[in-house]
Amino acid sequence: MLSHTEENYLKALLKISTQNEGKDEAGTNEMAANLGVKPATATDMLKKLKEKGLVDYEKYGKITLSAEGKKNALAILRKHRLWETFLSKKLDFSWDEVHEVAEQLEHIKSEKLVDKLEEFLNFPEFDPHGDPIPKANGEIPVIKNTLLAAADVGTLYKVTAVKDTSSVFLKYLEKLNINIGTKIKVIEKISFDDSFVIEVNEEFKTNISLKFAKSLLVN
Amino acid sequence: MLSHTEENYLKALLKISTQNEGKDEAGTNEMAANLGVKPATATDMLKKLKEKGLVDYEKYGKITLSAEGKKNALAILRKHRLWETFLSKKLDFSWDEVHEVAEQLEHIKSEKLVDKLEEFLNFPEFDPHGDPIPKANGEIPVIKNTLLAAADVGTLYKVTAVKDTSSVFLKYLEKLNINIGTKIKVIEKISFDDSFVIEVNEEFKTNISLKFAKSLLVN
DNA sequence: TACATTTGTTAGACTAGTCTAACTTTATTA
DNA sequence: TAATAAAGTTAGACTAGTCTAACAAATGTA
Ligand SMILES: [Mn+2]
Ligand SMILES: [Mn+2]
Ligand SMILES: [Mn+2]
Ligand SMILES: [Mn+2]
Repeated sequence: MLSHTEENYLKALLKISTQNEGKDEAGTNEMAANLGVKPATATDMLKKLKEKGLVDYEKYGKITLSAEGKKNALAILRKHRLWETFLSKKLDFSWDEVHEVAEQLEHIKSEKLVDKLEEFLNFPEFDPHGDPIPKANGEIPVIKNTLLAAADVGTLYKVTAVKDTSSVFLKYLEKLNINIGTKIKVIEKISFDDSFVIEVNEEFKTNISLKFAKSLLVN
Repeated sequence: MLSHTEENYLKALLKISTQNEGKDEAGTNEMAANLGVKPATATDMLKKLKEKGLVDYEKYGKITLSAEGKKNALAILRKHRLWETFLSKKLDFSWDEVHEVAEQLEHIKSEKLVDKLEEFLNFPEFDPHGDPIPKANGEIPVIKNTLLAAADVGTLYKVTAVKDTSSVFLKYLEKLNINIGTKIKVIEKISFDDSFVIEVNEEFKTNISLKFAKSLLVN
């Protein structure tokens, strides 16, 4: 049985190793930063997880999830995203509020609970941030989407997911009336400061920064 | 912020101090037994909880909840019973399965979650075992009920709650088709072995032990 | 009231998870 | 390629929560 803490390390490793296309590994400092602990602490835990056969790791080397570790990490991610969906769909939490609570709920141990919850939610494929929810067998629904920053000028897209789930960003989106499913068209790219003019929902135009455009996924 | 463990101690103390009419206190061994730890461990924790002003406790003396401690304990009990209700009503858990999972869910920290959950469940007053769910302000709905063991012969009662929530007992009730709300009439008290003949749901008669009769609350 | 039993406490040890400070290895770059 | 910087590890210490073994206090009983 994995401890709350061990689970968080595995999830962090999964997150880091999937965030940059085909990266699939992490470093000690990166792990530590992600978990809000000191590198020395991460080193200790990594040794322990290696002992348990959950990560592949050699001193001074890169860290990757073992098959067993990945299975566990996916199970936690699955729970996290199902709970986020529950909070959002059933309890009216806004998309910037769900993460913190799901961070706790993801550690509840009960296979039955997860599967019943999934059923209760009608087998959702994506969480409130547009992220895919792993199935019980570990499969992850795929959607091919692009960064808004890489979108073609003049084409009508729909928002599929947010890459940045920070509260500031989500609240800003809310203010702009942008949500999953919102229609977006890039009207113009401003080379001067790499900003964009976009049209939201065919209703109004606004200027957004490159940082913003790199934080939204569309299709 | 209370730890998971501290919360369990407070809840155990609340449970012990309310279980026997007007008892309102507990001993170290009792606490330890209830929590599945050794008395030495309980002593240590009790000192800590006293330091934090959550329990009243003098060396070798009886243990009681302080006002602050009671507030916290009630909040945990509230969460426990709301989650049990959720599992039972929304996810089709049977009444012998809810406790174990609620034992974990009761520690999730989010005022908003509890209150939204309560709303989502339509402000239930009693959990699947018939136990009252404390309100956000700490008030506890009351029902006056009696042990089936003390019921009058010939009077028609309804089951209001179970005193014993062990899996064996609940599964046995299930087999007898007895649930919260089931109609029960005591047909006869057998003095030979202190057992009872009861009629369930005006459908069939069965013989039950004194232990059984002391584990069901009716009204 | 004295002895025995029950109840509760203390001391010392252990594990999980964390930290700081010092050190080592690997990577970068002048 | 040698110096510097960045990344990672080790050693030692601390806290929370637990245990066992020995002891002390309170209670029950003859
Ligand atoms: Mn977590
Ligand atoms: Mn999410
Ligand atoms: Mn608990
Ligand atoms: Mn209950």
